[in-house]
Amino acid sequence: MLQVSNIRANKEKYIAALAKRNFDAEDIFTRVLQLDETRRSTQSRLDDTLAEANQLSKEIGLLFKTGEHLKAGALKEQSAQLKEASRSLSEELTDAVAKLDQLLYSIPNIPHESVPAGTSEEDNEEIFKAGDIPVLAEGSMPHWELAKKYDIIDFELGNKITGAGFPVYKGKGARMQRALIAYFLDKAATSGYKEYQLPLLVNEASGYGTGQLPDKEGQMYHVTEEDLYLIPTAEVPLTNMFRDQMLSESDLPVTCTGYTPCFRREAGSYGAHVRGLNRLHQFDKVELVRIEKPENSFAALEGMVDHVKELLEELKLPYRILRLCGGDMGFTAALTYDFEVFSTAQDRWLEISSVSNFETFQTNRLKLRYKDKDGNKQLLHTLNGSALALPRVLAGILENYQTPEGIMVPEVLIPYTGFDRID
RNA sequence: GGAGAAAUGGCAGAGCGGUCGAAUGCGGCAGUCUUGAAAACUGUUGAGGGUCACACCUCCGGGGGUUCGAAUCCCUCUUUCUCCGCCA
Repeated sequence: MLQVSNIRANKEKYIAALAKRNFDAEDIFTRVLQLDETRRSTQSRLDDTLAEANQLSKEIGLLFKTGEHLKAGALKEQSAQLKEASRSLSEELTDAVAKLDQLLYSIPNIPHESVPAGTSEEDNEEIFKAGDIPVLAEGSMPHWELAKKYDIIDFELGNKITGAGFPVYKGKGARMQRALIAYFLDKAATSGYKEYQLPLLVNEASGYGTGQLPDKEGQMYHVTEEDLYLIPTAEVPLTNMFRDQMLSESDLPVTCTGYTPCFRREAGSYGAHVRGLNRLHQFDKVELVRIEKPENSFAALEGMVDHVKELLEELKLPYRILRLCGGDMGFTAALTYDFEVFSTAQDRWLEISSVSNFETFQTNRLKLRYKDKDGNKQLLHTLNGSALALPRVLAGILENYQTPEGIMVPEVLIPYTGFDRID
């Protein structure tokens, strides 16, 4: 959520920046500033009324003490009037605040200056590419066929137990998943991230804190009985651990990681792009979260990019990095780098990581701040990135490492799997 | 699931319906003393809104109520603790 004071100070600049997301902010900013004006003047009238009422109560108290009950009775009537006035003013105030919040919740984050304008993924900017795309032998298959051939992932079984998008990993497939999780967590630990095991259900306040609510309500599974949400990413519980916190300089930066299953409803997709592991309702992911001082956040973002690069290089997967354009970037992000692995058998790129800086967009909602050396309080920056999302990494490994003798295990994973080939 | 008790500032812990944003202790910060540190002593120390700065307003788990006036009384929700039951 943007800060009203920033909108006031940077209105024109923000309008231009939001145009890169194809978001027309002109009118909405005008209404925000008007409502904020209303909010402040109503607040100030309410404060005056309350101040008067407080004063009056003190006087009445004194009069009672000195036994002047008649005078006190007269003042009581005045007090009743003030009470009536403050009641209606506070209704006005609540109303103005609610309208203002609603508007603010509907405005996406301001894109960083390096974000290209654009309307779709076509306009994303490729900034890096590495790894050799293997030349596969005759008869190579997409991962869903490999999964069946070697009996390592069973989609039908998942259909039976739950429904589409909930695969069952079996035998070496299950072991491969566990190996990847352990490998990713170990790498995160080496890079200094503290590991957490987190709740998979979160409350409404957490959903608002990281920005999944109110705008992406349809993305999450909602447990209505308890009013809880299944997490779409570990970002939600990881970041919300720090909601309503005042950190000190020495706490920073905060770096944490966690492995969790992630749940996404993702209604309305179909076809080859959601085949196999390409798009699931439940999948595993190791997530990184950083909380940084504003002046360090973009350097930290580059550091996260380097971390993810290292993973892909060790796994020896061909990948590229995209800088997302305004139209493709998530609602809450100021700058996002997507990592994609080349799926040889499908002949397409698969997104396996998204690394973003949210600047103060989340911390404003989260009320996550720190006290700097001079004792000034300011909002921190939050960042997060997948390192990595498992299913598509697995798809990439299955497809790129397939040979007539079976699927070779990337060398770096062998200590974790205990086998070097799926056959 | 049943029965009781509780929720106050970074922590611990007082608090008669008015002078309580809240005693006291610890911790934090600044200073005195010291070659330096510790100890001791002195001062200072919650958050949000608002203002150029004051003033002023709000906040004692959340929400509602009683009252001229609520941390203090009532209702309700949540959480924690103790006892009983059940249970991986």
